[in-house]
Amino acid sequence: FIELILIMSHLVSIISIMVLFRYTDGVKWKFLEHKGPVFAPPYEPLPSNVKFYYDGKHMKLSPEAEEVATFFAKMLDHEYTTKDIFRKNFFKDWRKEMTAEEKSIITDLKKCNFTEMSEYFKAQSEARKAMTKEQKQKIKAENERLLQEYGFCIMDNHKERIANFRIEPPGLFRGRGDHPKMGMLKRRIRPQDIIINCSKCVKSCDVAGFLQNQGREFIAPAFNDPSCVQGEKDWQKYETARRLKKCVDRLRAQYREDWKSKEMRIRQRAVALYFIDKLALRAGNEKEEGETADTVGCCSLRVEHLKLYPENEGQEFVVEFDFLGKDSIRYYNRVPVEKRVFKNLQLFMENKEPDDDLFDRLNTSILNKHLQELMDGLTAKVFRTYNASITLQQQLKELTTADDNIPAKILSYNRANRAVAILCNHQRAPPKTFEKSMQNLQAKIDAKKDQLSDAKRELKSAKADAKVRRDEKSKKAVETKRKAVQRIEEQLMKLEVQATDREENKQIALGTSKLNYLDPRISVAWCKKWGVPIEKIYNKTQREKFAWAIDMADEDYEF
DNA sequence: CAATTAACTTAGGAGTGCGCCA
DNA sequence: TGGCGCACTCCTAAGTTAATTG
Repeated sequence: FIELILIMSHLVSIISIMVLFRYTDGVKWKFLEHKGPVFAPPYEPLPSNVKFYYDGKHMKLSPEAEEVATFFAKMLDHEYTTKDIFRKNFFKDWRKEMTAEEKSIITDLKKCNFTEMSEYFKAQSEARKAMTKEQKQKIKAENERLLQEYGFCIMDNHKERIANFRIEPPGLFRGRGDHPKMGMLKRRIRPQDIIINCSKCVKSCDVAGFLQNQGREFIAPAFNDPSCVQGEKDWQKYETARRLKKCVDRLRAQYREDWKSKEMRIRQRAVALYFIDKLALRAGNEKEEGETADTVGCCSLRVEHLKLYPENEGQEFVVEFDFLGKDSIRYYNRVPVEKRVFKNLQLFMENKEPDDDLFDRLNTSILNKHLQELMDGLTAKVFRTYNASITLQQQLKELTTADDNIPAKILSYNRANRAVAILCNHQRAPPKTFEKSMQNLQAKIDAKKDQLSDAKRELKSAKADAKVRRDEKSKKAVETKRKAVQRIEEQLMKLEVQATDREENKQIALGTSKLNYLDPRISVAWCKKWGVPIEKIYNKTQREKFAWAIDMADEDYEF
């Protein structure tokens, strides 16, 4: 069953090999070889003129302590280096890397002066930018060589790309949101830290397991599935969502019935499921306190995360959600719900403290077990996929106008995509240059408008001219001017569409839903139906990822 | 049944490199 | 031709799910 290949490399002392045989049940391959991960470049000590000062006095740090100090120095411009937790965590871990002497001297982070280091790194980055073309080429070529050597594996008889074959370089952990571990040291990973995880191994690799880094598993280089396998999985995901489509009415009827159940746990389950379905909330696993940022999903919602309004702005039974979800992105929404849901929520919240669980008789495992019974392969996240894809399809139907030109059709597509992103709460920070680039675009529009009125004036006079002269030449001139006007009108329209699109997209991230939630066949079909080139919707990487869909969907495809 | 954890999937932001425009 | 903004790629964090363990 198992074939083993060990490839030695001059760079690393151990080469990881993963050989698993799982052909029968979702088996992907039975022979695999790869060259192991690429380690972070070794630490280069600072030149002696770049100094560190403690309490105003120059101090030469040991290489170990110096390296960690540089991590902090590189972050000096970030606001989080001023945060107490960040500083506390950093200082604690930094001290662990110090010599006994350094430890005895350096006792207060406030007395540390990293500015020379910081300046040095800024200068370095400037220098990098100022490199000549040849130097840049050289670096690029070296990266390419590394990619060729380590970025691929042999899987059965095919050469396949590997994802993250580079080991994370050491640095300071910066979690998202209010993370209790921010500022902690992420150690450098050395070859001897690598433990090979394989089912059966030869000589040098006899231990199975994973090494730990910063409380979180370091995952040995994972392989990109061959694109056909990746596509297969993707396809399956959307097929499951389509099966949900077939029975979603039944499930909805079911959970509405369950709102009336005598059993509290059933009612909680049913209300949670309603939220997951209606609002595309995530499942919401419970998390260990103090280990991660305080974020929640559906099952882990707390009383403090919602407010109930029997009446609000003319609507009955309004629920206001306000909580931090994945990546500490705020979810804020005010939605009217059915009376039964509202009454249930009142009950769930009765006699509870703000930090008590809303669904105290429910967790993701209970919920998913229930879903599994309702439909094979159904889990909470299938609802997100289903609702995202069905929304795209509906919105495309609604928003696309047959005689719109291509840019207008693409605007419609983006708007449909946007509706999904809003549903899934995919947000982004407004780009730093947003205001400026908006102004620039507006200036372009104004210029184009001027150009248009000029062109119109010229057309008018050409017409007048032609009326008097009545010769071929002046007739032709009218035609030319007419075409010019038309062209400028189109250009103007394109710019205006662009402006609308960009404005509406200010705080919304479209990429996540496009990549992970939207059945690509919907988009492919839409492109085919309206003659929009697929390149306008998917870039090169995306076209590769969705090759399976581009191949198989025709214009009548229905999700 | 709860805790642990492997495996997989989804997420936003930083950095950069490339195309477009003046 | 050079500067600038934007799209894309990479990075790594942070979810979900299911299997295992005791």
